[in-house]
Amino acid sequence: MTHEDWDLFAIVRSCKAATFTATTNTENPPTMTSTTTSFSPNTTSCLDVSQDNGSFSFPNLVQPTTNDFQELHQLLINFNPTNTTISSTITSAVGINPNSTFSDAAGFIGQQHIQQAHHHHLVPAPTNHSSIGAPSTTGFDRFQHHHHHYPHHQQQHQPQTPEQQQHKQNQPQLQAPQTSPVLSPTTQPQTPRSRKRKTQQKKMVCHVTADNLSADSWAWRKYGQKPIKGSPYPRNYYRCSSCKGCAARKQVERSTTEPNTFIVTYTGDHKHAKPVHRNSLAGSTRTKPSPASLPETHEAVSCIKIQNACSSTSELSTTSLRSGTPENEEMVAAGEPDFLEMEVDPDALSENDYDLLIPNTGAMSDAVLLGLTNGAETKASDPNSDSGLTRSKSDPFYNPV
DNA sequence: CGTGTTTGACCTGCGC
DNA sequence: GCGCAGGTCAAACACG
Repeated sequence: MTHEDWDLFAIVRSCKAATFTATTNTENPPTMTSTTTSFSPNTTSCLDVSQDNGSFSFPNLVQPTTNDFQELHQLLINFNPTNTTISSTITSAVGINPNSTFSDAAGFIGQQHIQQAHHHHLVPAPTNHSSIGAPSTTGFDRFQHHHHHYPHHQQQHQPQTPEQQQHKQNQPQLQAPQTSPVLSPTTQPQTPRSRKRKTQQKKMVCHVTADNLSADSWAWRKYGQKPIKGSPYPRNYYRCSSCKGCAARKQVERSTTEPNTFIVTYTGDHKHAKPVHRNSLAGSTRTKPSPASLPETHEAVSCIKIQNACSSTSELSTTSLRSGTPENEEMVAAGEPDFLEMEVDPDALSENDYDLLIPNTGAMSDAVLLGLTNGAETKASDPNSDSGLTRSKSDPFYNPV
């Protein structure tokens, strides 16, 4: 078997979304229409397995009103000012469009309003946390929700079960400051790790193709990797690196049933807006890909902009816009349809149009991606090993990138 | 120097 | 109580 090197998932971390976008476009022509901001279901599906009141909300971004739908609509407009026609399906507003991959699923998707709207337009799949095991090629059928875990959903629907009622109790106010220990690192007790809490956290599970794996505009820093029993592939752990203390977590693992599909699980909540630009890329390009190892370098500049009244547009640094590699520039110049390309056009963006621009400065190379195809066999097969974290230098599959 | 990855060790919850 | 499995920490190291 091919040994998938999960270190490759390092790519997931930062907006190295560039790499896959081109590929994605090839396979799934982006619908650069009014639903540009949406995630096409072709490559990504998201499954909310929230089990708690934890929320992915971004209080600074979302201001609930009595008319959530209207608010959501406005949110969508803000999110993509270029839209001339807003899709009637909240799905697009929600930003669950796998074509654009799950780039915003890491945060945007978690917004309470989003989720709420989500429920209104998506048929909740039967509660089945193992749904990840049956991914489809379209991904749309995997677009499922565990609505019984949606605390916000209950705000429009009377709680049906004691469990739901309890959830509601746990979250008395939609707009209330995040009081969950998980979501409020600043107020979180010093009890550092509580697995129980972890399991009770709200989760957002997304299925993404390898192509879209890096389509995450949030900045993630890998902090661990563990082999998962029953799976030949290890699980990678990422935390938000945009803001210290951010409780957002991300887990990436390859689907055992569909090796080309990755299961990305988001937990916790970003307590900040998306970074204007990524932190230093130092260390992010450890790999020195040789041309031969890069048969398919689809790096491209893809940016995601969102409205944020509190951030500075001046931060839309040249770094953000000039971060494209020659490959990107070439691709963009050639009209390679990047699903977010239109949002990258600096001329098309007035300073008032957006406050956040997250460049997918694709430093990620396919060498890294390819590396992911090496060494899927990890210590996962060694239940006695507690070291867990994939291979070591002594491991025959060790493939430092 | 700042940021990111790697990875062995440690911690925690859970099932038996 | 014990062992397992998953999640996290943190030192070492790499990179720009």
